[in-house]
Amino acid sequence: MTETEETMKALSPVQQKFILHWGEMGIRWGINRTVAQIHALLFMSPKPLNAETIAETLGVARSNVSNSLKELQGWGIVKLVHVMGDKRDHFESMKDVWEMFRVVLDERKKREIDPTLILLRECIEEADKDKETDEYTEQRLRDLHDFFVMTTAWYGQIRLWPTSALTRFVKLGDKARKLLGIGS
Amino acid sequence: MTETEETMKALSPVQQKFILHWGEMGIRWGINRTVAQIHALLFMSPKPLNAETIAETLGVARSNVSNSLKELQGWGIVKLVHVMGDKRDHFESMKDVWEMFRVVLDERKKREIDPTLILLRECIEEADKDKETDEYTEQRLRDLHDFFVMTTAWYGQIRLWPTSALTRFVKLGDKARKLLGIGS
DNA sequence: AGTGAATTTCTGTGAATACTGAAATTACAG
DNA sequence: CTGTAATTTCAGTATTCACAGAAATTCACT
Repeated sequence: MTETEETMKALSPVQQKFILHWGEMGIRWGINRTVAQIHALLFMSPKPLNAETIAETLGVARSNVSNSLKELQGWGIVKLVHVMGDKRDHFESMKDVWEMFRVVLDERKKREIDPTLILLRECIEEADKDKETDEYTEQRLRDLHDFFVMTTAWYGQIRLWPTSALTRFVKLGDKARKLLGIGS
Repeated sequence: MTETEETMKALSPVQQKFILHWGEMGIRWGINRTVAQIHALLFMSPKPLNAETIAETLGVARSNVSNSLKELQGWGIVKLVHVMGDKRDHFESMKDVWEMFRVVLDERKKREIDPTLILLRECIEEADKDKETDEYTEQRLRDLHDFFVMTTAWYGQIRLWPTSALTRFVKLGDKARKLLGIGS
């Protein structure tokens, strides 16, 4: 933000608008702004970009881009590729939106939900033994545990569905519930 | 963290463990640590707590609790209640885990997804007109737009299902897809 | 209206996080 | 090997965010 735009590559107003928004969205979901912006840029880009270009386009330091790209690769939604006749590393985003979100959700499950489930089990186990923890508290932790077990099992199912199946499922609307015989 | 525990109300080790974990989880999902900790405390508590007690129990400033409670009320998962013979405000968390997450997801949809959809439509609209934005870029934005439309419609469906229906749906496993005739 | 308790608002400070630029390292061509 | 470009690491700086404590306000009761 300190520098002027003289070093920036041309971004159309539309691209700017989306990149800025995606950056803000990132923050709200616990993702670093620059990381999200780079992802937005790569996602929209017809061809892989090198780190230098990304830095110039977004007006951030080269080293910042380097670290952010590592982060994105860690999430599994950006990968390093090579371009003919250019020895520099280039990067491209996963382009299939469904697949992209599946990857991110899988990763968040692994990083956040799974450890939470382990911790909840430990808590319930310990609460069951000690005298200090209220019976009510233990029950709430059980509720929470069961909720995560249920939702992750459910996600485990539908994450395997092809996009077309999800589409058709939505189109069925409330009929789906009746077909499955699981009306309230 | 600066103060010792002399002012803190008794929290069992189990409660401490969960509160600290929930605080860290909060951060990873873009929620302030103290806000998440207060939510954890109220969620586990058998009875409503007043702000003073919360501040002492968690060892944070009274004003911090006040603001955090406002935040939680804004999310719709904590509400103000009154306790007989006590003129102070008391607060309690929603206790039904399914309902609680439904409320949070509804709110995040309203705050984040809906505005994103609006922005995407604007971007696509503008990209369609201008010469600057690549055709490829426009298509990626369309993909993203369609993804959000689809998933929100789908969430709109299942959010209405009673918990029992979701449970049964998970139990059906892959049979559900066959019953619905939406195999790949 | 007046008093004390409860709550909120506000402002300065501290901590955490993000970021830059330089230095170090690595990769590669000749 | 040697030199150059590319990349990463690192240390210092800046920015953002969280928080405490004081001041101001609201509330409840009289």
